[in-house]
Amino acid sequence: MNFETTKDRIIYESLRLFAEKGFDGVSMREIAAAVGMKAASLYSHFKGKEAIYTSIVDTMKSRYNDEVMNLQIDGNDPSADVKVYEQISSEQLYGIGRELFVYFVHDEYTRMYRKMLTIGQFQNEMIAQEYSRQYYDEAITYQRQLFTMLAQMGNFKDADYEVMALHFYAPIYTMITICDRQPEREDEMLELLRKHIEQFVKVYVLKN
Amino acid sequence: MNFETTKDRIIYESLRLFAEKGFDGVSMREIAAAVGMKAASLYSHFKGKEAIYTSIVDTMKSRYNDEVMNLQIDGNDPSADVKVYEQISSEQLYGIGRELFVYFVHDEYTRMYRKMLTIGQFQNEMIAQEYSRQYYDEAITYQRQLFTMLAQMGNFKDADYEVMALHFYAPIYTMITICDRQPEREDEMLELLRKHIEQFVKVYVLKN
DNA sequence: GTCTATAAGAAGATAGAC
DNA sequence: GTCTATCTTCTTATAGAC
Repeated sequence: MNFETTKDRIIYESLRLFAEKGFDGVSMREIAAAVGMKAASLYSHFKGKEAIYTSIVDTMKSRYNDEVMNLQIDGNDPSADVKVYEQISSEQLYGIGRELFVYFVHDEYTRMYRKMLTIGQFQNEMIAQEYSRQYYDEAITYQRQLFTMLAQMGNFKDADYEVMALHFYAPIYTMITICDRQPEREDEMLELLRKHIEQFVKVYVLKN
Repeated sequence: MNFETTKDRIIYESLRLFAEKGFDGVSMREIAAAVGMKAASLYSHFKGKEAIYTSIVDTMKSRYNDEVMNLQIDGNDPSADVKVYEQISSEQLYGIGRELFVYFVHDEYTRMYRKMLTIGQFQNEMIAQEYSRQYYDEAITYQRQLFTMLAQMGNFKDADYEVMALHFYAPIYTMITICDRQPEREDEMLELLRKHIEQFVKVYVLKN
């Protein structure tokens, strides 16, 4: 996120407030106060409250793509990542899982954006689809493709690789939602994450 | 839920509206209209809007306990349920999973209540704890105890049974949240549920 | 218990000075 | 671009007739 323009600061503060209180729970006066101006001035930058919300969604979509490219793993193209994990070990798979987990839980914008979508998902069809796409379909598709390729190299037991992706990702996703609700449980979840991946490897990886 | 008293009808309609629009998104006039009265009359039954919300939470807690007792499995005391699954088979484990899934997704009140907690979890510490307790801790504890007992009977491979519970439950929980957001994907999720449990059994159950 | 009427305030949004 | 002032509408909640 850039903080160069006032527009960007409005987007950031609005996201922060929407993530805590929901769209309806935040007033234009509140946003203005957080930015350090009067409510009327917001209308010089955005047509209205809904325009701010739309702008947040657009900004975060492009931000997500930028960030994902900076991770060690590509995150979008598993065929580019597969070389990294050719001789997959428990350690390495823990690497993927932990990286995924820590990024999602610690990155301020990602966390706020996910909270905002979580709150808004039942009020808006578009938000619902965006949430499922980003936090389910894309994640599962990536893992499924990665596991399929690793299996062709003879690293894994024979299995349905979509289900295998689900077995890898769903526990991690579930633990992320716990940390969103109760940040004080992060250490507990990190320990459980370690056990999860250890057991996942025992159960699915042929020899390690 | 009883519909005998006006109070109960107010609770039901409020829950229905809160689940769709969130607490702040619903006005007293809206609730009153849904019940079939004027907003002022609501104050003869509840002190205010927040009192309705509190009352919903209390009502749903007791309702959940009642409902769970009516399921084939006890749902709270795995030692009472373990006899049912002594000679666990893929079919039977599919039975637990599917029952869990269908109850959570189809039961109107459970679904509305879960949506309401989902929306409210970041605004209220109590709601956050209630959500985690009901949809994570209690579910995992139950499954862990069940798997531990089944393992002592020699049905399962050696494993960490908390992680095993997570591997069983987290995919189911994740699929439930998909159906909450996108009910049109229920068939897809039911098919995935079947595959999930099939593979879970292949991976964890010794002989079947 | 339900109604009408209304208080008291907060909401989103706009006009126009600077 | 930001401000003050204001419009209009909506909010929760109460008073008092029936």
